[in-house]
Amino acid sequence: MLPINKAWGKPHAFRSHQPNSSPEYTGCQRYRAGVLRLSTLFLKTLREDPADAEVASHRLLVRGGFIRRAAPGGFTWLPLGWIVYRNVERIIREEMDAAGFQEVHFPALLPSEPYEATGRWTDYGPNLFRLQDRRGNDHLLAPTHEEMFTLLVRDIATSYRDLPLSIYQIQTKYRDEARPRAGLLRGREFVMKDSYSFDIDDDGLARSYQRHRDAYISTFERLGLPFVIVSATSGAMGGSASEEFLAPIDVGEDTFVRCTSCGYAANTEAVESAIVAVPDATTPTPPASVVDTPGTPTIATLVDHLNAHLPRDDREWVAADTLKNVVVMLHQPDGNTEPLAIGVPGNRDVDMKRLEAAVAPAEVAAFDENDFAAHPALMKGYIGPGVLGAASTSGIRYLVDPRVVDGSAWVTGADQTGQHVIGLVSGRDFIADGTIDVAEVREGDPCPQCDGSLTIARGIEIGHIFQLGRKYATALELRIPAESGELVTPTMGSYGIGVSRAVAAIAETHHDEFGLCWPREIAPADVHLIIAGRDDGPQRPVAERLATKFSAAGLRVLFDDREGVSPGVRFKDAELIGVPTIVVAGRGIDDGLVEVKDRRSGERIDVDIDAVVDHVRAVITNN
RNA sequence: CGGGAAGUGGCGCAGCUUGGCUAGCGCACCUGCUUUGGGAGCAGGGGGUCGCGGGUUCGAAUCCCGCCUUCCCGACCA
Repeated sequence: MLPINKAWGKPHAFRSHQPNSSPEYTGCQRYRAGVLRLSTLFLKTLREDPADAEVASHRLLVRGGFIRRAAPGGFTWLPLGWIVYRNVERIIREEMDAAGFQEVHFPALLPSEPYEATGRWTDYGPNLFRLQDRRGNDHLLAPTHEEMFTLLVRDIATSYRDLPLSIYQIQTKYRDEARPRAGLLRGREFVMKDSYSFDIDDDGLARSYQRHRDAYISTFERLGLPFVIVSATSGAMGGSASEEFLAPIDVGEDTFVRCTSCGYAANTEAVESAIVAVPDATTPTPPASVVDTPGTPTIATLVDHLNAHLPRDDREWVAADTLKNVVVMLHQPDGNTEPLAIGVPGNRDVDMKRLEAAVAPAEVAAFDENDFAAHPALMKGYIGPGVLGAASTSGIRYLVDPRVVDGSAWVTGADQTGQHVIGLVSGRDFIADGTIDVAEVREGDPCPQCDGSLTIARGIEIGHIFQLGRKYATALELRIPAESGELVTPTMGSYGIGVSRAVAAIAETHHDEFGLCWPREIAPADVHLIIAGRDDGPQRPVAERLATKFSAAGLRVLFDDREGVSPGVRFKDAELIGVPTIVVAGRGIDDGLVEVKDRRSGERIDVDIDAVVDHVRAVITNN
């Protein structure tokens, strides 16, 4: 699959382990010849799971001695983990460079001015780390760098000939997460590769977007990460077209849908509901009527009451016949608040994540008792369209689910406790201020693009690409002379990969009950060499020779040369650490054999000592 | 922001209800001997302001008050 030179021929991970190539160098022995020796490696594996770790990647990375918690939402990379991290970073960097993108590097600590110019100083809300210097000037620890890239291009690019341009950095980012969790998957400090493209026109942006999309596909394939590309919302960044790369993992925080028959896939935040047929207008609809429905503040009690006291002729009343009106309070980043009413079919709840995404950058809060007191027209449990809408007495903006099409009839609150309206027709009896597609998405919902139905799964966001447009370029006055000579505002794209998160995502998708199983290019070594025998037995000198031979052949070796450690411990540690190939110098040695074990499959075979280097090279080449 | 759970040697935990003597167990660590293909055995040893502050008491890991931190869950459903 991978050409051999890609897999290990260039010993990137170990090159820096040879700080001085002169033969006189007598530093730590484990740096010699690219052999990592467990006897001197700064590593302690843990027999038990740490109490604060829940998800597999967090548990195994801590137990295996890759990372240690250093702060809430912050981790220290230990030697083994840092090797793995740099392998991931290197692959990402190589793929970016191969795509023709150029690497730069900004400070993480930035002044507030550029972010004030684009509005993100306030729009980013409490998730932004803000601080002041000794003079009282505002600074931030950057969560992303759109502003700085834009300003850099404004500084340097002087002509349309300088575009298209795609530049990137690999940088530590900061977000003051309300609740860091799941180890590396959601921290307050993390490493991200972020790229930005600059083009004169929309066609150019589309091409740059596609180039990044292709580069991301090859990057994630090389990282060994399974992924799904889904339509997404752009959140606080602004912008239009946007797709996320999600690694489908149950512990992921994102929920996405996929169509079972066409290629449609979307984050639930961005799912568009399938179009609902407009009812036939030629069939006369009876006028709306108010009925007494005492003690029915919930959809369930309402439906029960209707079926018991006001049965339909044709069928039973169901929750989908009702229109539920939810009122929330929006908190704008500038501190203003605004109530918003949302009408959804009674069989569905409002999905808060979808709502948050739809109203971003505003934040959504519950409508509390004080809010109800300020709007006496809202009868809790019996709110109807009669008191909602910008033109109504309450003046509360009223948006309805797309399923509430003109001509559809509903049972909904009559704005009096214990009363509902039956047969209230949208477009005839009430007109909403617009639609909002934020009702929960369910397994089996119709696909918006074909006749199929949707399935739901969870995933980790490992990459996000979107077409920003001119928001940042305009705000920061980036203008470049076009071919015609007139000044034009370039259009931008923004593309991110979570580097530290990718390590966790790989661990999450490459482990079993015994420990990690790293993809070879990510793994801290190619071969984990074990001595299984007495400390003074014949295995040790054989293993020492093998370590040297493996290394000379260009293989990265993790050598368990510890003394006084029982074989069981060595086997357990090897399985926990997850190097793809394990070579055991043990009891077969008298017959001239060592054991070669595949970490993932568990398959083991005895190989002649003199042939084992070639054997392992062949294993690497063939898989 | 709300709700749960928890803070006791490096790690994982018990002890707390019903206050009391030297704060205990497993792992890890140190010394010695034995052991060496699945997280070894025996013997000896070191290491803890019981999260922080205050209070009750002759006496507090234990009871009371306040604070801090960590983990999990929820984010509001008419």
